[in-house]
Amino acid sequence: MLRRTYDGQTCSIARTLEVVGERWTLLIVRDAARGVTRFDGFLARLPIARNVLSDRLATLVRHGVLDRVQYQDRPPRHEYRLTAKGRELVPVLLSLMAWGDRHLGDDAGPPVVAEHAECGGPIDVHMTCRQCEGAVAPAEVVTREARRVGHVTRDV
Amino acid sequence: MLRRTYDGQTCSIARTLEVVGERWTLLIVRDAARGVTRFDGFLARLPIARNVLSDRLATLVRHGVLDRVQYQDRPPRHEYRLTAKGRELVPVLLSLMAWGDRHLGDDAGPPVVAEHAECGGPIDVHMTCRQCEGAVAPAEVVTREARRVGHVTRDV
DNA sequence: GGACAGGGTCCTAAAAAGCAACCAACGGAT
DNA sequence: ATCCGTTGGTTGCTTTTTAGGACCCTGTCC
Repeated sequence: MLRRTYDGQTCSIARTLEVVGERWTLLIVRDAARGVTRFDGFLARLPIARNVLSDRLATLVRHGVLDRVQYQDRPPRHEYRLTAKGRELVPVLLSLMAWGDRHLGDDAGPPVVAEHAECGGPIDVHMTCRQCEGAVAPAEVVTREARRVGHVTRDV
Repeated sequence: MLRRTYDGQTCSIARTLEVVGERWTLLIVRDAARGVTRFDGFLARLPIARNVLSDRLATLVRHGVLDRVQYQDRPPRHEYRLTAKGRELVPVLLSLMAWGDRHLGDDAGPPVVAEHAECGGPIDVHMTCRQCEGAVAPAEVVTREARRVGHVTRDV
């Protein structure tokens, strides 16, 4: 996402985008979360060039989002499976999905729905305040640099 | 993100990434959410080329994430402010931030914290099931194509 | 031995990003 | 009236990334 390093951007958003912000990367993670594990599996689902896929998978493995595990011996074949770290990107995917459903819908309803495996109910991603325990609307979010008291900025 | 159109990807994640998935875009939205409104303001915070910034701002305005409003007359000057639609990307930003804090931290704690404007408490982004009302862990999320009953896929 | 599957690499071309210079509309100082 | 600074860009060129496709290797199946 950024040139190479964070260029002085001490920001977890920028850091995360360094890992998953390249073209195709989040769609690869999405498909991995949906159960795709093999090179050809990703290739079949995404109109991505093989070399780019190869590069993205290597990057994700390097960052511990995917794990490359051998699943047969002769010939040696590997598959890519989401790690726990990778699975924790699910909220990112669901919040992107929710935004798309809400703002880019084709008035035929969402193409894909996320459900709770245990009970089949629909899943919401939302923000809550740990202190007052209420739901938090986007406009009520403020950010502050940590370790430096004061210096409050409105919104994220 | 994708080549041009969705190439048959009827997926809200892909659609959303078409809008905000280009290099720099989410960092621009992040800064807009933090109150930056002017061309030079973004330029001062991001190591981005002017022509690229120009292009990204135009794209975001075109998609209704930012609004370009004139704030003075002579000479005519505009500023970019987040629309409600744009502010709804806050959960995306916070979930990216949470992941970065958790997995890419520099063991000095998170550089920036998100707080509830009304009470100052820390904000969490989480997934809940609308049916059983419980918290949902990443591994408990399943996706299903809408309008086609059956065909359940594990995970997002 | 030939075809096929899976998982790549390599090379070239096209698109996107980076960089620096320049433009334009003003306000203000000299 | 001239020059300087500010804001918000555009233009043109260079460097990186992506895309697209050909090709390769290992091994199985027929």
